[in-house]
Amino acid sequence: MRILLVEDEMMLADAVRDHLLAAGEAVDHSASVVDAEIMLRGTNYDVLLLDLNLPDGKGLDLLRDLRRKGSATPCIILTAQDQISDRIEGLNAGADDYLVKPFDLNELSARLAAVSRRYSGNPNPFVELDVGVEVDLAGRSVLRDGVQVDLTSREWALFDQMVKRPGQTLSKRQLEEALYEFGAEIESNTVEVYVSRLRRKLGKEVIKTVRGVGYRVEG
Amino acid sequence: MRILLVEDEMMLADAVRDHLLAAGEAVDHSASVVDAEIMLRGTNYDVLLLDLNLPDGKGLDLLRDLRRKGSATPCIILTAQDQISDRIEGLNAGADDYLVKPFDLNELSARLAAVSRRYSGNPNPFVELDVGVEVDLAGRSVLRDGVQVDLTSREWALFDQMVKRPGQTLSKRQLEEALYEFGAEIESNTVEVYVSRLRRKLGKEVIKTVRGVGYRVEG
DNA sequence: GCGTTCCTGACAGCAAACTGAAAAAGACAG
DNA sequence: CTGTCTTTTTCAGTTTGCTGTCAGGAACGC
Repeated sequence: MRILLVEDEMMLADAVRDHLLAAGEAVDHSASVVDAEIMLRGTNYDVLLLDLNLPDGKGLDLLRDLRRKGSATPCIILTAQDQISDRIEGLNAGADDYLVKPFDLNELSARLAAVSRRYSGNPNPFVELDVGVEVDLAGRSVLRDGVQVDLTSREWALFDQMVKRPGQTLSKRQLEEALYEFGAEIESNTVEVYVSRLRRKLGKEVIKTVRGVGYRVEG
Repeated sequence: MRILLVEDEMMLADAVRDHLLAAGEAVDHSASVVDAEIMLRGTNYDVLLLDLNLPDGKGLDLLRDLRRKGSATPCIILTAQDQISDRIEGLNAGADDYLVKPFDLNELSARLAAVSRRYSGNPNPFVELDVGVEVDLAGRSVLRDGVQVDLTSREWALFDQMVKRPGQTLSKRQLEEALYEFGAEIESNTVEVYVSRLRRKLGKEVIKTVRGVGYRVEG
């Protein structure tokens, strides 16, 4: 398992790395956000271990950014005892779990195992729509007639929501919430535009319009 | 929406209940785990609001138990500021979201809406009429002989009303009110027209005419 | 039979949705 | 930083198809 550890306290970082290396994991280490960004660009990690309290920027922004770009890499955040709000925000920003410093190294292993299990052991990540479109929800990829189609992050955010509820009509309101942070209202026809683009990429029949309500993909 | 609130701090419980009742939700309250178990046996709730720190047992066990029995009822857990591990465990045990006490009542509403929307999907209340028609009230979808049928919003508004009261005859007056806001008089035969359209889409037998009174769908 | 109630095809008006294009914002390499 | 390329958002012109209305005919109760 490839693990990226983002942590600036060297003592802790070393301890963690040693422990994980001893357990047979591949660990890369970066001590800053910029550093981490570079490493993330170069490699596909299986898990991200992220300290939120870094010198050169919020680790949280790093995570949020990743998620916005569509990465689904599992992430465990590390925070100090007294920074509760960070922890909450972290989970909201897309973290999968967190550990409070100081933590037991065995607990770290356990959580790592849990997180990666959750991601690999998924029963049925492949959804097949009867219009020649296959979707890998976990892997974030779409095939049309067997050919891979690239979706931008917004396109995916929308499509993901709809595919997860096939046969059901989703209101524009609901779909907007998939696109933007909770309350954030948008005053134009963004959803329509993205539906239009998705249709161009995936075919007209994939997304049905339910006039006056929203959209739907068939079961 | 039927909500079960499991909370032993009376002041908080009352505040929550008042707020939700004011928002038009149906709230039941229980102050202990045993109590909650009894209520859960009797009623199908749409959302469970669960305090983890209860006098007579772990709220967590209640949740885990529910999940083990296959219930997918969305659950939001309520925890105190300093019980972080509970929160993680809660999410692992099958909770859908959490709120840290003290929380803003409006945030509670927002999360409730989000969670129930998210879940208005999977385990759906499917109504099955014995004429080859299935209706997913939450997902706004109708199947005729297994085939998805598109309804316009007016058509749905009407049908929705009738399906919710199977076997009951609804007057045209009542049905008009489903179509238009409150008193808004309409001077033509709109209801008849829509019944006609629904029959064409769903089959003649779905909606029965009760001459001089109104319409009815069979249970 | 008669009167009443209900059904249904047709249609014009209009709000909702679609879509191409362009501006704005962001990502990235040099 | 600069220029280039991609993605996101906005806007406006066009298209689509829902809606309410009406009218002629069918069904019903008596």
